[in-house]
Amino acid sequence: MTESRWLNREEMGTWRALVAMNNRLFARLDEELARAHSISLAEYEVLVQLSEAPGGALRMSDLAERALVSRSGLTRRLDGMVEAGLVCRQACPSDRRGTLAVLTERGREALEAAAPTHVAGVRRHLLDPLSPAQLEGLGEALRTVLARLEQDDPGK
Amino acid sequence: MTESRWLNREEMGTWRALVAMNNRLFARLDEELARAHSISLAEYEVLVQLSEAPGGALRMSDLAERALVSRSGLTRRLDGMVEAGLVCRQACPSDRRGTLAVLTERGREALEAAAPTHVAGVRRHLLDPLSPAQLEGLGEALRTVLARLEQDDPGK
DNA sequence: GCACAACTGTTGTGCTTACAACTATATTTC
DNA sequence: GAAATATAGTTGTAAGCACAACAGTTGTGC
Repeated sequence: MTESRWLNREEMGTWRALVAMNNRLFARLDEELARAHSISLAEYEVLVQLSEAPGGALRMSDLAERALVSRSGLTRRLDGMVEAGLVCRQACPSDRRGTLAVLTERGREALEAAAPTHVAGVRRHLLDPLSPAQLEGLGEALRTVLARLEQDDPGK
Repeated sequence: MTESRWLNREEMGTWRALVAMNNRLFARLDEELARAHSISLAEYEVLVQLSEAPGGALRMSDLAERALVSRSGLTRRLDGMVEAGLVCRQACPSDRRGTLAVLTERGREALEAAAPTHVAGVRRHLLDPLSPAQLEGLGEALRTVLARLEQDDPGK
């Protein structure tokens, strides 16, 4: 850090494009989901993670990690989803400290209803504008950067 | 949306890598800036925008747009930065409705002190892990997606 | 030149999130 | 097997943000 090379025009542009693209992309996807199905992108992610888990159930900590949210954040997020009937809490049979978040029938229906909207949004805003080569390059770059980030900070 | 093609493994992987990479990258950069210089990435962005403006000053609405934050959000963000002495507010001479956010000497020093940390973080976590070809591809893809997003929603 | 619309920045309010503290339970250590 | 330690989930609290409403100012149409 004592000797820091400045960002050139290309590098600065890439960084700013990342920031701006993120801002717009996630705002757009969230808005489309909220408008069409009255759920947030964050809630949608919870539904997806649960639907992919055996029995549609996950421990709170496990779900928090997969949904990229803090445990306390997940507690609050789930509160709303329980009230909406999308999920329910169950005592964990093998660990009495634990709580299972469980997808309800209504939650599964909500996911199946919302998924096409979400997928269409990801396609329209992210995948479709890119050529196959660009898309492959993007995926490769994202995975490379992510791998390095996870390697540098394995703790979380 | 009536006929929605599902995401294949590659597409799903790219989407999830984007989400995960974002989460980690911005958290990391924010944390490094907070630890080393006691400012947030959001505050840093305000300093950068002001430093690039003539006279180190911008109208609130203009600054909000550049910093990708709502006008009310910027009002609150600036409150803290004024209290920290990084910026000050001045009446706009040409429009009595307006307020100028102005970079102070202390703010410019803070920016110059923090910039190496930020640049080093962007390099280490985003740019360095990529080959020149990957980096060029990433930049191209990001700009393409961003351009489409802005085209679809020119209002903002 | 006056009524009306548009714009500027701030404020009230509510939502979402994270951190730290807390209770309850599980695991480890000796 | 008892004490110390670790873990699970929730809660208090605070920070950050957006939307809507507001007062003050500017622009427009006639």
